[in-house]
Amino acid sequence: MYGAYAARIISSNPPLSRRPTLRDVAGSASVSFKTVSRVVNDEDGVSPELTARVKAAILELGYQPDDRARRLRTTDLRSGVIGFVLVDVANPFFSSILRGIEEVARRHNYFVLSGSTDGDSTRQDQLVSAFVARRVDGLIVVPTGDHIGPLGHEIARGTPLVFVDLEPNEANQVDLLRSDHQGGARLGTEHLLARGHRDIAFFGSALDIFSARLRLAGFREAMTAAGLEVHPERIRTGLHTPDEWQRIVTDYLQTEPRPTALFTAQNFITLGALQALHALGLRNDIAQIGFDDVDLGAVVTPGVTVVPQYPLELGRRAAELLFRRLEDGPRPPERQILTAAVTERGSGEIAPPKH
Amino acid sequence: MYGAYAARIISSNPPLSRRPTLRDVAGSASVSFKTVSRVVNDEDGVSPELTARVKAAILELGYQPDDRARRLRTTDLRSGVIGFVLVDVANPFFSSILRGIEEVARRHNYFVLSGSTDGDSTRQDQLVSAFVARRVDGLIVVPTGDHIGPLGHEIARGTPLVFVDLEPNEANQVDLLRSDHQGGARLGTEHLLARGHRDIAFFGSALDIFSARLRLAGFREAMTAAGLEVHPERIRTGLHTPDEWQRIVTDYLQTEPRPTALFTAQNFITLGALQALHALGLRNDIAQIGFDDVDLGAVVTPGVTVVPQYPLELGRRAAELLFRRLEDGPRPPERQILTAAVTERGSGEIAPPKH
DNA sequence: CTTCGTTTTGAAAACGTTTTCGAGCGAAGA
DNA sequence: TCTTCGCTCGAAAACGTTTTCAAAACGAAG
Repeated sequence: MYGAYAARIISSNPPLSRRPTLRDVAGSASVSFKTVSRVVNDEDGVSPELTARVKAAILELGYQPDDRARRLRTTDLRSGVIGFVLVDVANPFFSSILRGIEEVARRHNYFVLSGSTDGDSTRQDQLVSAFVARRVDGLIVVPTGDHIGPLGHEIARGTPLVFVDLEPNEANQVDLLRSDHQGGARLGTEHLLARGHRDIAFFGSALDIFSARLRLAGFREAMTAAGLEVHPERIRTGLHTPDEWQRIVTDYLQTEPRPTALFTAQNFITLGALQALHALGLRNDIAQIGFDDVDLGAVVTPGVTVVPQYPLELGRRAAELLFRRLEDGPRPPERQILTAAVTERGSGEIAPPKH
Repeated sequence: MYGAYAARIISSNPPLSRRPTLRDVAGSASVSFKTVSRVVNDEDGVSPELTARVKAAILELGYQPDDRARRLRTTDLRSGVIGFVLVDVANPFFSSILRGIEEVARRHNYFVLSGSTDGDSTRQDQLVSAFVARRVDGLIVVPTGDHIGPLGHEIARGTPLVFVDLEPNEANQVDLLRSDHQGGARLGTEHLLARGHRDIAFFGSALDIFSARLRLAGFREAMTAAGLEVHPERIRTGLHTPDEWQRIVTDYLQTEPRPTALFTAQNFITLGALQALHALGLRNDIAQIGFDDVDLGAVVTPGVTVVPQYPLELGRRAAELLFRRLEDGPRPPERQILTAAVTERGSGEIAPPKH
């Protein structure tokens, strides 16, 4: 794949010695370790002379306090870390959420531990458990399904927790922030129906994922309201990369009769389908509406009609909810559902062929 | 921005009590806390009867061990966390690296603490210090410049460390993994020169960032080799969002004489410039080559010619370097530089206008 | 030269775990 | 019956820090 080369340089292998502790510094400065602690924490009651000696020793040894021990002793001190459990950080939708969370966390002097589940609830449980074991002060979770697992304990305990993008059935006691998946999908589908489409294919994420189910429900809702039946072959779901989706959609469009429009219910799917249509030369013939915006959606021709979400804002708001709960203590849970709308750009306004 | 609504539900505010400890469980099961520790760690030497009692108490109280205390005692046990300091996680290039790192970390039962610097070396120092204070077992860093800061101590101490995307001057003792920024930029520029372009504008990231400097150097190298002078007005650099770049490029192209080709040296810049050219109706008139690939680069017309990087692979390799060092101990530092090549798609093959 | 109050310094306990060691006890061997 | 062994269990120390409290040092006042 690459023409790579590696150059090796001989080096003086560093010792990787034990990190210096308070006591080491104390020994080096010939004072008690408590005095060092005072200097480190800028407490007063240390003579200038000793202070100088200790500071020199700290610099000399490159001492850095062990935060874990610190926070272990002072129980009221929080860990300064929040956990973010998401589906896939390589998906710009989620990484933008992460970025939004990071921004808010930074203002509160917090850091973010994150991990991708790929929609696997076992993996979600592992991540949650590991984060809790490391005593994160709060969790933001994009749950994969109705499954709660070890989160149950945290909910019961009152650990600050925010669900993003989805709400497990059992957990309506928890802060929630998500887009109106069902309404958005319904609007998108109605948009196509209004242009005269009757045969629409739906490509969505794995139905383990709550939002995927809601979007499919929105699609069905609109179809049923229009008096149309949804043929099972017109629905394809699964968690794939854009390249995989391109292959899937390409194969799908080989068999007649082809649908006259596509609803691609997630950004990776939209990308894959777009590439498939482009390669097949069908972009002007088959209508397409996507859920989530995609880069360059306005630059391709025709432009990609979408139901956008605003992930950066989603992340910021989620983090704000979390920190409010972290700081103000228990409050009634809050549910924020962001309305969705169609952004017209061309691909969603293509009419079906006349027979 | 949104039509949002919030519904509030009255709930029984949970107590947020102190987390149960080994001793709490021991009390509840009427055994010594050491016995509980044995059960938790699956050590043998506990009668089935006591084991059952303890397990019941654990479940009852929802006990989860405090990993910090655990790892504090067993000094040889690592924290199980690595830190990743990057420029901007909202940029798919970096979030894909993160994903690659995550994959490898997961295989080693590790988790990733990450943070964005936005190219600010002060922020980089804060992140590094905070991560070290939390005793991450290793660091992967996309350094912002030649500045080392607190990383110096870690290098001296022999903390496992990998630089990605860039190499600070002082730190050639450290594992390094990056693309050939200068060579890639040179190739891209030569590609344009070979099509007859003589007046090429270069848009790049902030020159604080090492890779941005290298790419500019590659551009200059190619221009100089072709006997061309680079006018200062033909160079614009800075760290911006795609939208900001769109405005910048739009403004830039208003003033005559316009360049006949653009080299956009980063993915966000490529996106912004692409949108600007599209809006101005100039996509078929002005050539463009970008560094980094962009989604849909093959779907727009003309396609976007780029010098791609492979961020997922970059992340995987960086993590593998890190874990090798973490497990095998000190070794001579390794430098891997991935060669870059031009992917032709159309926009880079547009010829300059004949006078 | 005491006595006192203030300032500086250090000793011991604590946080929640693991590690080390020893106590208790029944069974096996002499 | 006594010793020895193996097994189960618990007490104490340790990890690196902060908290609490007491001791030492010192100058001022008697």
